[in-house]
Amino acid sequence: MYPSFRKYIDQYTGDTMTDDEFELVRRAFVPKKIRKKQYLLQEGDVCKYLSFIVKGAMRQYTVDEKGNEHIVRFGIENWWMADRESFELLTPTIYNIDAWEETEVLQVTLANLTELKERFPGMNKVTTALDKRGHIAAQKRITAAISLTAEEKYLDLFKTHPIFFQRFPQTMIASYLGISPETLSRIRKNNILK
Amino acid sequence: MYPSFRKYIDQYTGDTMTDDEFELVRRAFVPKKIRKKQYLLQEGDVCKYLSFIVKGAMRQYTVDEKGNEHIVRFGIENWWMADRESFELLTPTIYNIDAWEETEVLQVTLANLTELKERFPGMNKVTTALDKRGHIAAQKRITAAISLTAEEKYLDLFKTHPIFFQRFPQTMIASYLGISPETLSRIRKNNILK
DNA sequence: TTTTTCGCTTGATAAATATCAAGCGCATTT
DNA sequence: AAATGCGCTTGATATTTATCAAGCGAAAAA
Repeated sequence: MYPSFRKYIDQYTGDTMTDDEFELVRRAFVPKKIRKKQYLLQEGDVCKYLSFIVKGAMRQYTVDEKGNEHIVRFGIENWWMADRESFELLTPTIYNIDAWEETEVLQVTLANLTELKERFPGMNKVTTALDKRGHIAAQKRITAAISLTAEEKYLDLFKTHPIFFQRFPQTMIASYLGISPETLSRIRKNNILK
Repeated sequence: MYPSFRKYIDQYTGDTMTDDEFELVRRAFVPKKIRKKQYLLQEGDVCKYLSFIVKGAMRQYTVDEKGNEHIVRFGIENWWMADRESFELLTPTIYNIDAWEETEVLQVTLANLTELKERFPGMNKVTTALDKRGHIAAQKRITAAISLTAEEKYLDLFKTHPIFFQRFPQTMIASYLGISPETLSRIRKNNILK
């Protein structure tokens, strides 16, 4: 059951866990299926779960006063979804997370995650790596956001995460880049690269 | 020696360390003074140290092909400075870090930090909190960068980090916000708030 | 099958922001 | 004291990007 999840954890602990250890992990997480367009998290709620995507595609976004959506993060297989701030501090979130494809996640509460870490300390390495990588990725995205033009942002994303272009509509890519869909459409016309 | 540093660590471990423990910490870190405009890190170098700012003000930035500087992060007392990616992975950095005020830092190498964590496990909590908070802060900055107008970005920064306006020139604030100095000047004219 | 929805494109126009250039005041250097 | 450099402001103009509006085609729904 969930061999990709097991492999993922082993990869970040740098070790191979025993069947007993995996049983501890498996029991801490609860599987959940999310239909296309269904919410995993809504603005104002507290983010109760940290969710590992086994299959599917999701997005995390804010909605401004004009009703425009601004996508902060995409998530696909083997990515985690949550508002870390809300999850850790139990504060209401400003984000929405919903599914763009039929999605299957494994969810853990903060309490169960804490308990799991006590019984299986390797799990600490996983969340530490998660924060570290998240921090580095976020830093890169900030650099791009403040220093690149719309076209450069597009080329950068196309180079670093081409998979997004296969899994999400162009309108969402534009929102992720912080530019209008029309601008992205015009930029792509001038860049024959797919 | 360095009571603010000791207090800072206690705050993040949630405990009060013994004098022996602090002695371990103190020995792992090396103090260094950095003159105004002097580099702490230069593009192409590997970031060998994680630096805790005891006193002073610094900035981390990239320089594009046109020679324009884009400030990614400011740092003042009790903040850490480093390119985490370069520091952890030993890859060459794309950032510069230099001092805007006369600055005093405490520096630790990755090897010494790792050793310190073994002898004083509380230190793990400090770096974990650092990553967690860094991650959350970066996420907020991304949200602001992709969803706010220039004026809204200014108001947001003024609300969340008013101290930056007292420690750094307006030109640098503009660079941090990803807008031109002229635009920031005009925005401020229309916002009587300081 | 027919209808509707949705994502994408394109054109025309408007708005936001950058760029270029000059000048001012203050602090630092000579 | 004079000269220089630096940060800030302001005006004029250029460029980038957003907005508004329409239409097309394919997929999804009826």
